[in-house]
Amino acid sequence: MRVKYKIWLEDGDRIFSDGLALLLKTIDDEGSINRAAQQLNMSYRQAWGHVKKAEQRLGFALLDKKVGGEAGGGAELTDSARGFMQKYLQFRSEVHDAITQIFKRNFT
Amino acid sequence: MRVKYKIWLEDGDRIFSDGLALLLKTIDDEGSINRAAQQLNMSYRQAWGHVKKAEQRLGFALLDKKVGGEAGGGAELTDSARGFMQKYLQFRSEVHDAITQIFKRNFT
DNA sequence: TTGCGTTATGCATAGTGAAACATAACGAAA
DNA sequence: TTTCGTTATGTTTCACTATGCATAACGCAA
Repeated sequence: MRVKYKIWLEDGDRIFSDGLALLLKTIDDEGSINRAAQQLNMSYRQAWGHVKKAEQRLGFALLDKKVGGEAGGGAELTDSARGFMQKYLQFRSEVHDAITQIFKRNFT
Repeated sequence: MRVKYKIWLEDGDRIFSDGLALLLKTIDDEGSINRAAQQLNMSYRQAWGHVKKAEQRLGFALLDKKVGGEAGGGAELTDSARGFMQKYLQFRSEVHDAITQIFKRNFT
């Protein structure tokens, strides 16, 4: 038996979660929403929708996006997004460690 | 902005969660799956299904159930269920405190 | 001007899980 | 034997979400 959980930040609606963090990181690595979606095995439609919703909720842009041009376009994280990501990942790491430890203490 | 989460125990399939804990406690208080379901605003069908699935997963009975008789029947927690509930509630309490604290530390 | 690889977005469909509906069976008491 | 309030369970309906499809627009390069 093991513990599982989903955790997210919200303010009325869901704002930020692990899936979004992974998506944003992959977009930044790939330089493109499209390639990131392929790599994560999701549709571009879905990836784009997630990012758009999150941006609306957070109230600031997560991606600098370019349409057209040499490579067709592309996207990368804004500075705000990088800052937020860092805080979120730190938070997530601490939560994961805490839950793992508490589970062990109570169920093994 | 605040943190939200769902947490549960599983072993292949989901076996125990907050909703089930509340349901079991309410059944025990009421002495009946039926009255518990009404109080929690869910259908008897749903409540009964949750309990049955959990019992299959856990491998031991959660409820002593009686069909027919003076009051029509009824249900109460088994000793095993009481023991498991206690462990689970302790676990949950510790997790809640930890997450609250970590969130505060990182986002306020 | 044509082609390419993006971002951007509406819409239609499928799939999943919850809720609702319908019955059967039980056993004490009147 | 009838009534009552349970437990027990299959089936059907519904709502919401995820997925897939189709298409427009953009801007650089050849």
